[in-house]
Parts: sequence; structure tokens; C-alpha cells
Amino acid sequence: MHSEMDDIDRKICGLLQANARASSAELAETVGLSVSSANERVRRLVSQGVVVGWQARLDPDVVGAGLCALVFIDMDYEGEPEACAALVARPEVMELHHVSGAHSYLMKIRVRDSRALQAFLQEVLKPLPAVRRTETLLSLEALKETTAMPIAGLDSGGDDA
Amino acid sequence: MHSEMDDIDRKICGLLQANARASSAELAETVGLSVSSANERVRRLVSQGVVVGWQARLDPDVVGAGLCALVFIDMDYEGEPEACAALVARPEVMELHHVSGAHSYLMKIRVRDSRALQAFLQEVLKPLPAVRRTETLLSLEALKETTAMPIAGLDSGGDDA
DNA sequence: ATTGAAAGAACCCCGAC
DNA sequence: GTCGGGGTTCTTTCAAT
Repeated sequence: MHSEMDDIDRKICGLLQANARASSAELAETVGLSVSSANERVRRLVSQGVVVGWQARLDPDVVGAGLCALVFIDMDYEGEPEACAALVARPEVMELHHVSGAHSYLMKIRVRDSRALQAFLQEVLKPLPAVRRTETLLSLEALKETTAMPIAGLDSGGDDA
Repeated sequence: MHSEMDDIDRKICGLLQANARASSAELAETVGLSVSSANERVRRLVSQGVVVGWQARLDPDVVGAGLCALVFIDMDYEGEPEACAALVARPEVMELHHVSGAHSYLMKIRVRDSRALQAFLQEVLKPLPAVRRTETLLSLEALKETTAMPIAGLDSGGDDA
């Protein structure tokens, strides 16, 4: 791609992770630039693919997604890509990781309640041909759940080289 | 607390999960309301706590958080709240779930590389008095990773760009 | 890259239905 | 709750440094 990120870029990223609706004026004030420059920085970060999207975060209970479950999935090699594609397409599936260790995949899903969980496992997951075995853990409480990345070289965000 | 969400609220939530920077004009167009009404809906959803935040999503690799790991943690009852608080405060910790099953907690962290992972486990996680045992899985590939909730009563529940 | 200023777009308060 | 209008704030563009 191109040029490296500097400290100002990192600060802006950190601010936008905490508040995606921060105005250019706010950003400019915090990082010590003019409004135009701050705006230009954001535009660059988006066009360079550093910022890949903007999400509103919702209260899970209010929208009927209060139950969170972690599901280990063992898959056969045959039909694995199709099964993954089918799962990724489902709105209940919030994460799908190909993991090292005893199981093939770890999936995080959110549904309304245990009935909906049961329905998902029986009607969506198990019918997939590649799915051999599953093991479900309930998230009894999500103490933290964010997509905000630690930003290398930012004090409030992670470690340095 | 108060009134229930209607279909329009759900649609707006879905749209804002996919694009938190959608203008009131866009929202109004999609749900079939005036700009004023759409704006008022968003204001209400925020003040009622349905929308709890706005996040920019960043490319993990670009910001130096390319390595994702899932860590099972067994904890003693003594000192458990302090350990959880310490972990939640760390920017590398993206999720911390109290889970059912053989282990106490499942934590998702993001760091730069395996060296940083090793450092985190040795210098942050293990020194916590309550932490008895840990088991780390590497996410070899995150096929999906979102905070967009499925919205009950909305057909195209939220997946993002 | 950064800046100030001007043009354009968006948001927000308000009174009416 | 919804709507349109008018004032205000924000974003975007532009010429210049």
C-alpha cells in the first residue's frame, strides 16, 4: 500500500474506536491539528483500509440476542468451505475462528434464549454435512466484548516494539 | 425504560450496525420516514440505551494486532474479581467470558505476534494470584468477527461489510 | 501534509398536525 | 410520533504554503 502510520494517525484511530461519531473538530482539538487536516487524516485512514467500517453497538438484551454461546466444531475436510460459508452468512454467528488444538473451529453465536440456541444447533449447525461433532459452552456473563484493537505504539492501547 | 421497539426501530438498528455513519437522510429514505423523524428515532435509541456506542473497526494487521488467541483460564475463587478487573482493563483483551464447562473463563486477546502473546501470558496473565491454569488456542484465521447483533424480528439480521 | 475560508450538507430545535 | 422549516454546526473542497 503506502506510507506508515504516525502517532497522530494512531491517536485518531484510538479516538475513533472509542467514538466513531467524533467530529473532525473534536479530533483536531485532541491531536493538535486543524479541522481540515484531521478530516484529511480520517479520509486517508479509510481509503487506505486502516479503518474498515463503522458500527453502532447495540444492547444484546434489548434486541433479543441476550444469550451468548461458544461452540467448538469438528469438521471433515470434505465440505468444510461450504459449511464455513453457510455459518458466516448467519446473523447469529458473530465470530468464527479456525483454531489450533483439538477442535477445528470455535464459533461465537448470539441468540435470544436457550430454545433459540437449541434450534440453531439442531436446524442450522448439525445438518451441515461437514460437521462431525460440536461442543457448546454458555457465556454466563460477558465481562468484556469489544472490537476495539490494541494499537501498537499508543499508550492507551497496547505494547511497543 | 419504556416503549417497545417497532419494525422501524429494528430496521434503523440494523442499518446503523452495518454503517454507523449513515446520515439521517439515508435512514429516512430506507425506512420511509422524514429526516426529522429518522433523526428523532436515532436520538431515542441512544437515550434509551438500545445503541450503547459507536465504534470504528480497524484492520488488525495494520495496527499491529494481527495475532488473535483464545485463552481458557481456570481461577481460584479468592481474588477472582480483581483478576477479572485487571484483564478487562487491558487493551489486548477483546473479550472475557465467564463460561460454563471445565474452565472458568474464556478470553480473546489480540497482540502483534507470538512474542507479544508469550509476554502477555507470562507478565500479565500468570502473575495474577487467582489464575491457576491456562490453555491457549491460536486463531489461525478469523473467518468472521463482528459485534453486529442478530436483531429479533428483522429478516436481514446484521452482518457487516 | 497543513492550513483558513467558503460552499455545501447534515444535524437539531421548534411549532404545528 | 410525525413533519417541514430555519438556524447552527459540521464536512468538504480549494488555492496556497
